[in-house]
Amino acid sequence: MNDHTPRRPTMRDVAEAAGVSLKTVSRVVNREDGVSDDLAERVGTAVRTLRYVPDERARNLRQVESRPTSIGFSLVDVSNPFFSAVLRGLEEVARSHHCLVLSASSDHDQHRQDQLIETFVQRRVAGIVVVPCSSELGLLTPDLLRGTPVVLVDCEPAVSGFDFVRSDHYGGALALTRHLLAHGHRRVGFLGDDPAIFSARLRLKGFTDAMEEAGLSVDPQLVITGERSPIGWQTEAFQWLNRLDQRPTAIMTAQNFVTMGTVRALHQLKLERSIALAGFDEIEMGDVVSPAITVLPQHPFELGRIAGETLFRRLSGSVEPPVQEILTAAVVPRGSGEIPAPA
Amino acid sequence: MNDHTPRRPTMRDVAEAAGVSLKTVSRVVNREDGVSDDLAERVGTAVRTLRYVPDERARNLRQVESRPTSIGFSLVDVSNPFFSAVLRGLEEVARSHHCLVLSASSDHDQHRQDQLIETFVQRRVAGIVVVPCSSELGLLTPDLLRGTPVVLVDCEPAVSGFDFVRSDHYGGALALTRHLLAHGHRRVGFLGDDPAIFSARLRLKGFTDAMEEAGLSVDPQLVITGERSPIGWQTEAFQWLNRLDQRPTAIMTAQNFVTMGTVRALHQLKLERSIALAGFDEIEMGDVVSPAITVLPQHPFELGRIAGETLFRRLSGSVEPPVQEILTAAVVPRGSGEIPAPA
DNA sequence: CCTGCCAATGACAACGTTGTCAAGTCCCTT
DNA sequence: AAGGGACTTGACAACGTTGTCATTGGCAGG
Repeated sequence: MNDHTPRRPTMRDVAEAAGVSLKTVSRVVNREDGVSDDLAERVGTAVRTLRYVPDERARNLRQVESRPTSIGFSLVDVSNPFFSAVLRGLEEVARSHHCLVLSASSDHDQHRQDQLIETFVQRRVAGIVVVPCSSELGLLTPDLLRGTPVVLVDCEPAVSGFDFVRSDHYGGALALTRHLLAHGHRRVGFLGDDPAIFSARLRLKGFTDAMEEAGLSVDPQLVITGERSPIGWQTEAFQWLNRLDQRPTAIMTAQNFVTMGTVRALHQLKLERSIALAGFDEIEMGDVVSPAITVLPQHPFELGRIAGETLFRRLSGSVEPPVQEILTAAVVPRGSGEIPAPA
Repeated sequence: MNDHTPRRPTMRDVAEAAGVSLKTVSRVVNREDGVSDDLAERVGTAVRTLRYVPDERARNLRQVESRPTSIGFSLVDVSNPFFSAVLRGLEEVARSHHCLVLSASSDHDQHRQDQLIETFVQRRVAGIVVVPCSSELGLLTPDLLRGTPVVLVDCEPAVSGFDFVRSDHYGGALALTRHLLAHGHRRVGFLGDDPAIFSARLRLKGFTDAMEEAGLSVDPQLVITGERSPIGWQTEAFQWLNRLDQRPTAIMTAQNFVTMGTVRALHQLKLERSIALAGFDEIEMGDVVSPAITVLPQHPFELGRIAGETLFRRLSGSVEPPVQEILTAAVVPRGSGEIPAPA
C-alpha cells in the first residue's frame, strides 16, 4: 500500500483515458494497422500522458507464437575474462534479436548449474546456452527442456544431441606442445585443470600425444592437474618447481589462470628466462611481460557469437541435425615459448 | 504445431492427472499447508510423472506481493574485467535472494542504455542497477520507473535521488598524483577518459588539484582525454609521446585500458624504465611486468556487492533517504610509480 | 440430535495482455 | 435500392497461475 508509488497504468487505464476499447489500445501499441488516425492519435496521447509501458510478461504469456525475449546463459564464472568475452559475444547476438540474456555463474558446481537450468525453464526462456561445469549433463534432459533449444559451449558432444561450439582443445594443446618440442625441449611439464573437465581432458591428451609422437615419455611428476582457485596456481606452481629434483626445461599451461600463476611463480624464482612457457588462452598484458608470454589464444567472443547464432537459428525453426562447431587457434610466439632447451 | 515438441504440461494437466482441483495443485507446488497427505502424495506423483515445471511468468503476473525474481543490470561493457567483477558481485547478492540478473552492455551509448532501461521496465524487473554511460540520467525518471528502485554505480549523485555506490575517484586520483609527485616529478602527464564521464571528470580533477596543491601548473599538452576504444590507447599514447617536444617524467593513467595501452607504448619506445607510471584500476599481470605497474585498485566486486545489497534493502521496503556509499582505495606501489624524476 | 467450528477442497475471478470473431459503418457496384 | 466488400471497432475468451471465498464433511460439545 505505498501511496507514493501508485500502481503502474495498464492497458485498461489507457483505454479508459482514450475512450476506446482494450483491443484498440493493443493494436496501437503493437503498431498493427487498421486503426483510424483519429483513434491512434487519442491512444498515443493517452499512452504518453499516463506513461504507459506494456507488460512484457503478460504479453508473452498470452502470445502463442511469441518471438524470443530472453535466453539463459549458465557459465562457470563471469569474472574470468575468457567467459565474460563469451558472454559479450552472446549478448551481441541477443541484442540484434531484441532479446536479453539472463546470465549466472555456476562456479564449477554441478548443483548450482542444475538450479540455474531449472530456473531458466521456470521462466520459460526461449533458449539456453551453457558452458557446462562437468561432462555430466545434469538437468539438461529432454524431459525438462521440452524442446527448449540448448547450445553447449566447450563441452562433450557425444552424449548430448545438443548443438555445441568449442575451441579445438586437443589440436591447440598438440600445437603448443609441439612448439615447445621444436625448441629442443625433452623434459616438458604440464599444469592444467582437473581432467574431469572436458576441455581440460582434451588439452592434457593433446599434450601427452605430442610427447608420445616425439618419442618422449611423460614424467608423472611433471604433470599437475586439478587446482581450482585462480589464486592457488601461483602457490601450486611455486611449490611444484621447488620440490622437483629435476625441473622441466619447458612448461605448458593449459588455461589462462594457470598461465598467470605460473608466470608469477617463475618470476618469483627468477626462472622466467630459463624455463620456456607456452600457455593455452590469451592472457591480458602477456605481450608486455618479459619475456612476453607465448600463448594460443582462443576466440571467446567468437565462441559466444557462434553459440548465439546457432541458438537463434534453432529458435527460428531450424531442424538440421546437431551442429558441431570447432574453432581452431594458432600459437602466437612472443618469447617465453621460444626459450631453447639448455644444451 | 510441432508434434515432436509437445506442449509443456500446465497445472491443469497435473490437476487432471491427479484428479484434484487446480487450486490443490497450486497449494502442493507452493508447499502451502492444509492439504491432506493423500492428495499431496497424488499431486506429487503427477508432478513428477508429467515433469511439471511451474511457469514463473504467470505466477509473477498474478501475485500481488511477489518476491523479486529478476533485476536488471546495465553496464558499459561486460568484457571489461572491471565491470565483469561488478557483475559478479551483484550476481552473488542476487543469488542469495534467489533472483536472476538480466545484464547488458551499453557501450557508452546513452541511447542503448535508455533502450535497456525501457526493456527492464517492460519486463517489470524488481530493481535496476546501472553503471551509467554519461551523467545524463536519460530514461531513469520517476515517471518511467514508478517506484522500481535503482542503484547507480560510479555516477553523479546530485541530480538523481537514487542510491549510489562508487569508488573515491577524486581521492584516488589525488593519491596517485601525490605519489608520483613525492618521487620528485614536476612534469606529469595525464591520460584518461572523456570528462563527460562522471568518474573520468573526478579523476582529472584529482590530478589537477594535486598538481595545483604542489604549486605546479598543468601543461595542456600533457593532458589527453577522450580516446575510447581499449585498443586505441596504445597508439594514442605512442603518438603523444612522440610528438611532444618535452616529454613528461611521469604519467598518471586514469583507467585500466588506458594504463595497459600506455604500458605497451612505453615498452615500444623503451621508456618504461625512464618514465614513471601510476594507473587507476588494477590491471591483470601488472605485478609481473617489468617494472611492475603501480596502481590504485578499485574494488569492483565490492561495488557490485554493495550495489546489490542496497537494492535488496530497498526491495524489502527500506525508505531511508538515498544512500551514498564511497569506497576508498590505496596506492599499491610496485615499481613503475616509484621511478624517480631525473635529476 | 442439533449446533458450531475447523480443516480440506474446489469454483471462480483476477492479473495484463493478445487472438478470434462478430458487429457496425461506409462506399462501391449492380 | 439492395447487396457486397473492405475497413474499423470492440466483446470476449484465453494464456497459467494465485487470491478469495464458498462448500463440504467430520467431529466435539451442548
